[in-house]
Amino acid sequence: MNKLSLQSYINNLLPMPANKTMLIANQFKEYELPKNELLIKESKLCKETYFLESGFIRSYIRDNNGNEVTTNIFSAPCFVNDFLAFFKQQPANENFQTLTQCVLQKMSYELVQTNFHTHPEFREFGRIMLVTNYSALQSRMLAMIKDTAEERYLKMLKQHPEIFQNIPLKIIASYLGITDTSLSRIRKETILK
Amino acid sequence: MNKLSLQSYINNLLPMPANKTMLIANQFKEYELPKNELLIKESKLCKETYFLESGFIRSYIRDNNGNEVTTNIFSAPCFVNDFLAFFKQQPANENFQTLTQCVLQKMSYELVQTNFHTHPEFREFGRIMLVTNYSALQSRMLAMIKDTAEERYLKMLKQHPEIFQNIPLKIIASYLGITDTSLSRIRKETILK
DNA sequence: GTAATTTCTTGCCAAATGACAAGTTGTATT
DNA sequence: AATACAACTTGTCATTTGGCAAGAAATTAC
Repeated sequence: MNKLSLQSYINNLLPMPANKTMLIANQFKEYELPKNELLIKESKLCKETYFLESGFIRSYIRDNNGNEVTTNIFSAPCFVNDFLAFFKQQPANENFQTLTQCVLQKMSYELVQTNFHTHPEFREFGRIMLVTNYSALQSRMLAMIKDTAEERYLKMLKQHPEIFQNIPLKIIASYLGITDTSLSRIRKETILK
Repeated sequence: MNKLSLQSYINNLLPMPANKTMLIANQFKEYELPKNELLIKESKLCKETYFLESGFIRSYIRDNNGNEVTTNIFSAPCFVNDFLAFFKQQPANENFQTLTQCVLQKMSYELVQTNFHTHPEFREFGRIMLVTNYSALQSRMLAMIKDTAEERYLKMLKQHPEIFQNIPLKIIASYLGITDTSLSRIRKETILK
């Protein structure tokens, strides 16, 4: 088994004995998905949690005009999930779709619960993930309020250049809260500067 | 001591023996604030957590044009805090300001930690509060994306009519993500329907 | 290699929203 | 009661943004 990416990701966030990390990582099952597949579907239960080893995934919802609005873009390596829906075992609020071919590691809800019970470190890791996600959501919310689309674009370009090299701009535009037309205009202007 | 509001609030969210609730509630200290006072200041540490017994409080930030943008409106009874900043003991991201005279109950961070350690129920209560807040933030985010300002206005009017009877419309407008001018126009149109 | 599809840019126009100002109403203060 | 202040509405105008469509460029499929 080769779960080094997952192991180092876990250990990075919460240092613990190597054998413990391996014990947990080995319980994940590798899972491949081609491009444009739905990993999680709105209003369906999330019975598994996922670690994205390679590839790109986005979450999106539909607004009242039927337009897809991208709420998040996930760039490996990271955990991917509707965390609230997963931990509460309630229907998902959003759709999650692969944007490229993806290699994932998955673990069932039951197994997560068992491991939470058996390994305090893993439970603590789960708590950290929850707070991290909460924190990310708050930052995004504040950025949407505070910053202009152009500022959010520049920040994203700096922090996640790899996304711009792999994902269509129309999806990035939707994530930034604007249309692809507007993003195109912003790009034109920022190049001039 | 009269902490019945706090006790019933706690017990409602997480049923536990009455003497336990009382034991915890009695460790909060009553705290009054007049209108328009700052309870939590951006970039300052939050050394206490608050339960709002009566009154109204808002959280706000400044956007890049220097305008105050209301991020939340709290209507008693409820807990009020920058939860992430409090639990991580990091500088607050937002300002919290009383909109009316307020009666609060407060508890210091140290005492919260002690109680988390001593009373598993209280720790569980804290976890529930975290998830509840996370959940509320996600709902708000999705609503801001999905719904028009008018729909958000109507929803809020239905769910929190008491806010409209006590808080200036310009603050509500700012919370809805529009100007007071636009809100005024929306109100005019929705009355006609 | 060619065709088909998707992505990206750009122009034009319409719609929505904000800025500003004026005027009205309501509340608080003395 | 008179004054001052804050809240709310409304009009005008400017700016921003989106919708749509056309065309170029890039990618994918056959």
